[in-house]
Amino acid sequence: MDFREIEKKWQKIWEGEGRFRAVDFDSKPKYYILVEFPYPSGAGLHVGHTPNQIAMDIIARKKRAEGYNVLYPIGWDAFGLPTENYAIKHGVSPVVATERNIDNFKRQIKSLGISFDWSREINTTDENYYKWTQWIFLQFFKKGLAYKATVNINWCPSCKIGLSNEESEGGVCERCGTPTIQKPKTQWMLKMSAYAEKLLQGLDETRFWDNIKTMQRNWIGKSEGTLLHCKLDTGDDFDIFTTCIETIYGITYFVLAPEHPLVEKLKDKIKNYDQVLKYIEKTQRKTEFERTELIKEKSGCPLEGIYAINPINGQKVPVFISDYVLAGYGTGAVMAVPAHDERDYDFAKLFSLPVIEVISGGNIAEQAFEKGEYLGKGCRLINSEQFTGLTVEEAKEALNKYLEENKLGQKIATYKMRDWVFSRQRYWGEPVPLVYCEKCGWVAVPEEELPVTLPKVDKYHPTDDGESPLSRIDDWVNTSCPNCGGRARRETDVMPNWAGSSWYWLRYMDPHNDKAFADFDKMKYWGKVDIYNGGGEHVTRHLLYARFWHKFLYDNGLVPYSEPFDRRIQQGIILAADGSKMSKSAGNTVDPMIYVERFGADVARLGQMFMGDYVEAKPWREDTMKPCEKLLKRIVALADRVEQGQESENKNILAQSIKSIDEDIDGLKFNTAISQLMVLTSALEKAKRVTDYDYQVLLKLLNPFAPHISEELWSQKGYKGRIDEGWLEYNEDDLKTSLVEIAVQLNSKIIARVNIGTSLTQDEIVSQLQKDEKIASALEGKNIIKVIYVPNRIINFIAK
RNA sequence: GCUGGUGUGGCGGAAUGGCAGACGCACGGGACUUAAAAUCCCGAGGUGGCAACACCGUGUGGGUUCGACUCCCACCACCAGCACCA
Repeated sequence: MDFREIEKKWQKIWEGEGRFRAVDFDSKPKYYILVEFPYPSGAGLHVGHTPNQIAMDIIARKKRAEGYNVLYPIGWDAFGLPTENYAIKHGVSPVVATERNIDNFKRQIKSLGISFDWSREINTTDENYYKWTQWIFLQFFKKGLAYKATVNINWCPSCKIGLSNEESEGGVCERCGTPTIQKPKTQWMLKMSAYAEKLLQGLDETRFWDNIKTMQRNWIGKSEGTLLHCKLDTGDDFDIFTTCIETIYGITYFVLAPEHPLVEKLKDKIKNYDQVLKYIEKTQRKTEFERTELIKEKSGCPLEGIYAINPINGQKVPVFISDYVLAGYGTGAVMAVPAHDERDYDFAKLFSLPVIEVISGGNIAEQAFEKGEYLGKGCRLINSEQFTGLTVEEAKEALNKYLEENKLGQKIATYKMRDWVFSRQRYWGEPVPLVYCEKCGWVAVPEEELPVTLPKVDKYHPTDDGESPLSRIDDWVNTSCPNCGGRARRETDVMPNWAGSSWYWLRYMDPHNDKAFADFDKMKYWGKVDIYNGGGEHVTRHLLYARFWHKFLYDNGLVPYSEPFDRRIQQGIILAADGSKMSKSAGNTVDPMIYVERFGADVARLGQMFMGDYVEAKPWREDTMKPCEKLLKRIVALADRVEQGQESENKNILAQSIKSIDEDIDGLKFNTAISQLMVLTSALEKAKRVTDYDYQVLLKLLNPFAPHISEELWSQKGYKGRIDEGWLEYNEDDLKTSLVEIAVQLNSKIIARVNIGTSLTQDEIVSQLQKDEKIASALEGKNIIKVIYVPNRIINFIAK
């Protein structure tokens, strides 16, 4: 029997009858299973894709059998750099390359027998799709959540190209190895920070794994503290943010980020402005490497002639700039309390600045006494005027109250999460649908003119000054202003990779709609994604972007639910056979498709699921394929022994198997489910009689894992009904056996193992055991003070 | 440094606080075969012993419990994410 032939046959049948089509508004309960849609690279499906799709396919098939209307869709996240780079290198249009890659992926996925609903296939590079990506962007723009700002990008001075963080890992350009620098560039930004609190709160509505929630919370990085209004002796105002307002009397200087606007503003008053400028330039020249690896080394520059005033006591203290203060967090300025902050302590030493201790209990001659050490320990304030003597916790409250009453500050929360840099000076992405008019400024392209399609270009390479290749196409760039009709220029930036994937699960619910991104009632019917499976690397960025877009749409009445995903799960990363990371450069990648070719899809599916716990990281092994092939061959061979009839002598093992496989699939324990299939198969092989009933149960249990062969055997046997309709149930009574082996313990040490009747009471068991010679002699002369009996497992005699 | 996670045979991995090592891989022995492959059967945590059996075993050290891979405390190692976040 050639599995591969059978598989082709059934794949054709399924496709022909549209077996896995999800039906809008069906009366069955809905179940929405989502796997992250793949990036169709030239390399084809890899081991990061196949286990996900197989695992979710097992769940999808089981859910359908249980009577759910299952939506299990697939599509292509096809915009992005790899394809663009391929186009640059080979002079092929990215459109053509993408098409080719998708065809290959599709063929591969289909050969695995994944039960996707292909009628809902989507592609982010399809005009009918990115029309709506652009449309959603315009809603952000219209609500004021898209804005232009100058931010630093990773820049390769040799390639003259802006790089993503991934392309400049380790601070060097991925292609030429030149150290990258930070270059300021105007970019479109999405005001994600406005949703920080909502993204944080919304997590409570989800059933994501706790570790995923924690990662998201850490990424959002909420911290509560005080916004303190400060003044310079020049009369200029600035704010600082602190979580340690209790240390306010310990301020001995202030530090501004080098990029802080006050620095530029005060250039005439800063005596050593030359020196300051030099420091700022040095900071900008710092490579990513220096910023991450050499961070602990403090540096800075005083603003000579400028003093700041501590708002609580009017003390005049010096002001510095230093790159240890980040422009993008808080207010880009800090109060420095060297006695109680390690960074300030180091910096104060470098510049010989005074250290004022304001919380007692530490040893500030040696090191800073930080909040981590003094919080919650009842430490009290010193050197703090009327607040002296209060505990830290009391002081926090009293100071906040005092500052608020005197309009010197207020309690606020800040977030680490930044706004989203939303433009790329590239070609292969969604054009940003805006035009710039000298008179009207940035104007949205009218919605009825969407999509703004990507024009064909000859060169996909960015220009030497880092502008998008689109900027070279004059007749595309030059347009008229939708507002005033005057001359205007199109935005030549495109959207980042992440754009198309920030709403795709909505499109699956209504993929062919040309009036809206998706019909509201259909979204209401399909609801939240019940289970969203994806890689751990997307838990922070993609998952936050997606939730951000969704929440924005919800706030504007465009989607019916405030959270997009109910559960989020992830598979463990697949490592190379030696436990190292798989990577192209290490040359240790594995092509999962060779196993389909060698063994067939059913074996490849089983083999991948049998490798280990789905959720844990694990090395790829191919030695699981053979035993899985063996299992299928044994099940095929068993068919010859099957006798007619619906009675069964194997009810116990069947019930056990149904129970454990059912629970294992729901709990993502596919490896143990397969073990149980092996156990069940062995049991049936040894059984005196195997009836149609027994065999049907086996095939049904096998079906989600190995859908082709199970259906083939089902059909060969001429069984009525469809194998994938109606899941299995078991009778509690069938789980029980009449005899069971239990361990007999004396003072928790095993002295014997005996078979006992499961219906016996503790007393009956004890009297039976006392007749056992070995046990009786072990217990002889002992004073039994207690007997612990755990039914069907152990009996423990506690004796002196 | 911070936050999460993981540590069980030669290997992948099983075990609602109740017989550790299910199910497999690799290995050893046997059957079939002229032979090999394939297939089937049997064995197997470690140490000692011909054996019955004994002792030791879930990263380390403590604790709770009649009983701990499982719960608690401290520590070590590895992996992942974040990292001058005020």
